[in-house]
Amino acid sequence: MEAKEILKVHVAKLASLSDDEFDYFFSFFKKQSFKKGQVLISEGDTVDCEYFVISGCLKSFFINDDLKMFILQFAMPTWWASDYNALYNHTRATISVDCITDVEVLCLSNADREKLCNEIHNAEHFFRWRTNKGYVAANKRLLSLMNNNVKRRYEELLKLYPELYNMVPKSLIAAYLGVSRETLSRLYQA
Amino acid sequence: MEAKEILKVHVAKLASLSDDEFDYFFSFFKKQSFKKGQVLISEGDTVDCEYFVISGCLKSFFINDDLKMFILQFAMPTWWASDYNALYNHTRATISVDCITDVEVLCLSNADREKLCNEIHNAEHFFRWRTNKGYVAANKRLLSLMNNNVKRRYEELLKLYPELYNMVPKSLIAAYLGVSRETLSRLYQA
DNA sequence: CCTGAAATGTGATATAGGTCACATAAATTA
DNA sequence: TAATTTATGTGACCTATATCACATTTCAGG
Repeated sequence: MEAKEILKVHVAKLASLSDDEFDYFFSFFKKQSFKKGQVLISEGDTVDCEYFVISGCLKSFFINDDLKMFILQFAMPTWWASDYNALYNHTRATISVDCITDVEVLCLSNADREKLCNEIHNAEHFFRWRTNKGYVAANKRLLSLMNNNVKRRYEELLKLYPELYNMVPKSLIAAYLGVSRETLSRLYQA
Repeated sequence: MEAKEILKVHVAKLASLSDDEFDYFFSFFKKQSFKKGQVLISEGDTVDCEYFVISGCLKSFFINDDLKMFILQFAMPTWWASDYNALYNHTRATISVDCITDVEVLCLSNADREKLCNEIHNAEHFFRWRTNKGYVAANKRLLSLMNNNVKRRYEELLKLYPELYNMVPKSLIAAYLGVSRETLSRLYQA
């Protein structure tokens, strides 16, 4: 399935755009390819795009003063990624985004998203529901982080994205769970 | 300032509704008052409303199998609260909402919100941006939970809502920070 | 197919925070 | 105002996870 079709199916799950509307909608997205390790957004950048993943896997992450990395999100196909704080508030990036594998994305600028939302009521509907779902997911993860121990969070993550197990180094999974790689390593042998 | 005016100012920050549009918008909200301790949403309920706080303070929280409570949100005036997972997905509540103080809210049903979003493009714009902001805030809190120790999270919370310090028992603040009340108690004497 | 780098496993030790138990203080309510 | 409940402080001890150090394995590029 090509990029346009993947986006179309994805959008259709949350909003009903006519074919013409979708063609117009799609015309604002720029297809881009990146190699494993390439950086899409780096701390301190101005951010004006968000990325819809077609193939491969991105991560969005934060590096603290001790150079420890925390992963906010793994972005698999049909997921969106950016530094949304920077994107929405026109501030510099504190979150970085890079490629865990070779990646194809559709890139949409902040200005174009707002234009689309203005011009096509159903586009705004789509983006509202996309974020609604993200909001609910973020709150679930918050609770899981407060309530569950590492083992449980690990099992939860693998249930949610089984592909990750073979796709990304365990150190990144640890950085998503918010534990050291050593602790994660000790989990699945006991 | 009365409820209608508080909501109007709040909405105007994110979307421009005409006076007529806003009157219509407002007509879907029901004003309700609750006493300290009253429960608005309780685990297992079907959820069909969200609440906009006019005065007082709500909390939304989760109780785990060990009867330990985790607070997702303190909802102060102009904040919204509900079990959004249950509300959006028409499932039973896993999150409860109750009153920390006497409270006045404006209640909006899920169906009415969707109706408003359909009929008034700017209403949909408002709700999209409301959730956008919530999403960004939730992700900030996720990072803080992974990156900062209790002391830092406590300071962060008090900077964000200084009112809380005198308004709610420390045990609730601990439940928001995700630590035991004993640990929190030990923080601000050392 | 070799070689260096990256990823992973594992022991020893340190520490933040949890849990339990009980004392004290503050705030409701009869 | 007394009685009762609720909130808070604090000691003693326990546990999950972090950190550091080093060994081993896997993998990508020349």
